[in-house]
Amino acid sequence: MASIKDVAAEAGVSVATVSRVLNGHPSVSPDARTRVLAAVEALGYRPNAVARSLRTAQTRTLGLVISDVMNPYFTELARSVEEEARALGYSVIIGNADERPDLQDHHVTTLLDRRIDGLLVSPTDGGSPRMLEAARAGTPMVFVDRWIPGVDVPVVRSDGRAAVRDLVAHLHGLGHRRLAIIAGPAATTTGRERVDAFREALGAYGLPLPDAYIGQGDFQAGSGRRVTEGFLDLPEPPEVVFAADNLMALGALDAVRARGLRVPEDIGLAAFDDIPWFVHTAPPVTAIAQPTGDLGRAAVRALVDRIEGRTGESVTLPARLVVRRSCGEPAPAPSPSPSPSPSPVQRSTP
Amino acid sequence: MASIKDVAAEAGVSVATVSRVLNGHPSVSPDARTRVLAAVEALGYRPNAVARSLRTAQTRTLGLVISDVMNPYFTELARSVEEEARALGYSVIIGNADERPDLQDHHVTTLLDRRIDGLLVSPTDGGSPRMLEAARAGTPMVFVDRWIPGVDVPVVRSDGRAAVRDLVAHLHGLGHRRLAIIAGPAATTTGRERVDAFREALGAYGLPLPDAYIGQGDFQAGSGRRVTEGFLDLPEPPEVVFAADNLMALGALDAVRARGLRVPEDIGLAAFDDIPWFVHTAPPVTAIAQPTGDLGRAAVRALVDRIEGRTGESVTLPARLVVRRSCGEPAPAPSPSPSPSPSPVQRSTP
DNA sequence: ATCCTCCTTGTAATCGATTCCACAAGGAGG
DNA sequence: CCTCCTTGTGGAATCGATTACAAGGAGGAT
Repeated sequence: MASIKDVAAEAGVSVATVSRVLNGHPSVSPDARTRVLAAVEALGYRPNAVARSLRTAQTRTLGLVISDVMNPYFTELARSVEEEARALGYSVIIGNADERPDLQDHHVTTLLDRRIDGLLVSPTDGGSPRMLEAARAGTPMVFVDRWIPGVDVPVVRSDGRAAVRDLVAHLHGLGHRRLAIIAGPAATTTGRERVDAFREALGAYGLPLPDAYIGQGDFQAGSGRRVTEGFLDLPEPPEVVFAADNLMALGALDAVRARGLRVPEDIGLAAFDDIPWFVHTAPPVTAIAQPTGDLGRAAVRALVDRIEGRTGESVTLPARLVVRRSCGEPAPAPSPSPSPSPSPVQRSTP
Repeated sequence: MASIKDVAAEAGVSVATVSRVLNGHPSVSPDARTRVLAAVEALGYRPNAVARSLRTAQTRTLGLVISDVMNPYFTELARSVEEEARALGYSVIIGNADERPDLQDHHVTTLLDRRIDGLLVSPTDGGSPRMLEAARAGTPMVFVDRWIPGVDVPVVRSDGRAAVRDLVAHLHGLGHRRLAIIAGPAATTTGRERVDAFREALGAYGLPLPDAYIGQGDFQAGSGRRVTEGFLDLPEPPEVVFAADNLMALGALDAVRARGLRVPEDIGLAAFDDIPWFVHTAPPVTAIAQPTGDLGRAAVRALVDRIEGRTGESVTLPARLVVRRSCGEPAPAPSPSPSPSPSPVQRSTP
C-alpha cells in the first residue's frame, strides 16, 4: 500500500508538499499541485487514517454504546446516529452491550483505547466505572435515551409523561380500570421513569397501581412473557397490560396467546416504543412512539458540538400516543365535535 | 491522557521495558514488572491503540458492510459477527449501505482508510470499484449472504434451494397452483437465486412461472407493497405470493390488508428469511429460515483464518422451511403414517 | 582469575502522517 | 542597486507505541 513517501518520490517533491496539497494548504504552486495529484492518482494513494490520527490526536470517530441492537428502537437510533455523523464528517463505531454491564464496560474501554473523539451512551445500569471515569476525565460524551443521574453529561431523550397520560386517558375512556405495567430494570432511568409516569397518570383518575400490578422485567421478550403469566394467574388479573418496551410487549403477546386468550377481548395490551411491526401484529398494538430519528440526530449534534468546542446542550423531545386496536375498539370517531382527548393524539390508519 | 513515557518515568524504567511488560515479553525481571504494573495502575494508563496499530500494521478490527441494518436478518447477522469477532479478539466496525452502491463504496473506502485487517461484505450491487480493487489487492475479504460471481473471495451463505422446494411442495399440497414471487434486485445474487430456485421447484410440479407473476422488488417494504398491488390488479391474481425477503413480505401484508382482503383466505403469503416477528403477525407467516447466527460466526472464522494466514474456505449452510398459517391451514397432522414431505420440515408451534 | 553465557535493560529506529521553522527565489518599494 | 516581504519548498521533529541491537552484570565453567 502506497504511502505519502511514495507519492512524494513519484511527484518529485517532499512529503511536506504532498501533505499540503492533500490538506488544501494555500501555499503550494499550481505546478506542484498537479504533479502531486497525478502521482496520487497513478499510485491509487489513500492517506493512512491511523497515522493521521496519531499525529493530529483526533480520529473523527464517534462511539455509540447501546443496550441491545436487536431491539428495533435501538437499531433505528443507531441508524440515525450514523447518518447524522456521516453528514458531519464522522464515522461511528457501535458497541452492543446486550443489557450486560460487563459488555458495556468492555465496549467503552475498547472505544476509549481507540481514542474516539466522543462517546454516545445509553447506559445499561448505573454506569460502568470506565464510563464514569471517562466522563470525569472530560471525554466528550452525551447520554441518549437513558442517562445516569448526577453525572454532568448532556442528555438527549424523549419525555413520555404526556403520552402516558394520553394512554391512560384512552384506556379509561374505554372503560378499563385495572391497569398493570411490565416495568424495565430499576437501574435504568427509562425503567423507573415509565412506572412513575404511569402511576402518576393513574392517580389523576383516582386509580391505584397495586404492587401486584407492577411486574419486574428486563426489557427482553422473555421477561415480558413471565410477568404476563404472573398477571394472568392473579385472582383478579388486570384488564390491560402496559409493557415498558416493545420486546416485553412481544413476550406479553406470546403469553396471552399461549393461554388461548385473545387481545383485546380478554386482555388489552399497550407498549412503550412504537415499531413498524406493531402495525402487523394480531391485533395491531397501541404504542407510545418516540421521535427516534430526531433523538439520534440531536444526540450527534450535541456531541459534535462538545467535541468541537461549542456548548452542546441537553434535548428533550415529546413522545406521542399511537392508538391501534390492542386495548379494545376505539369508539367510532365523533365527527365534527370537540375532541375530549387531553392532547393531540395520533390515530393510526390501520 | 497518560502515555507509555509517563508510565516509564513513574516506574523508573525505559519505555521498552514498559512495552515488554504490557506485551508479556518473557525477559523482564519480577521487580521491574511489579513497578511497571504499579505505575500503570497509578496513572490509569491504557495503551493507545492508534499508535500501536501504526507500528504493528494491524488494527485487530474487522469491517462489516451490510445492505440494510433495519432489516432484522442483517441485524442478527451483525450481532453474531460482532460476538464471534470479540471472542477471537477482534472489534467490528459496521457500515450500513442501505442498498445504495454509493454508500457501500463510501463505507468500503473509509474502512480501508482505517486499515482494518479484513472485510466482510454483503454486496449491494455488482460490486463497487473500491471493493473489487481491495479484493484484487489482496485485502483479506469474505462475502456473506450475497456475493459477486467471478471474484476470488470465499463466500459464506445459506442455500435455500431445498427449502424453496419444500415450500412449493407445501403450497402444492394445500391445493395452490397460481404462485407468484416478489423478487429481489437482479444485481444481487440472492435476488436472482431465489427466483431461479422458485421457478425450478415449480417446474418439478409442472407449474409455470409466468412473467406477470414475477414482480421486481428491491428488498424494501415499499416495493413489496407496490408489487403486490400489481398482482391483485391482475385479471387472474396469484393464490400465493412468495416474497424474497422479510421486508417485502411486510409490504405485501400491508397491500393485502389495504384492499380489505384476508391472509390466507383471499391470498396466501410466504417469505424468505424468518424473523421473530413473523410469529406475531396476523396470521403468523410461513417462512424460510436461514441459520443466521451460524452464518455470521462462520464468516468471521473464515475471515480471521485468511487474516492470520490460514486458508479460510467458503461455507454453505442449509435453510429450512418453517410452516405457519399464512398460506392456508396445514392439514391436521397425520398421526403415525409416513410423512409425504420430501425432506424434514419444521412445523412451528404457533 | 578469566572467559563465556544468559538475562535484563536501555537506546534508537521505525510506522505514516502533520507542521514548525528555515531558507531560497522573486517581486515591490525606496 | 539594495533591502524587505511574500511565496513556495524541504528538513526535521513529533505523535505513542514496538522491536532490533547493543551493552552491562551476574553466574558458571575451566
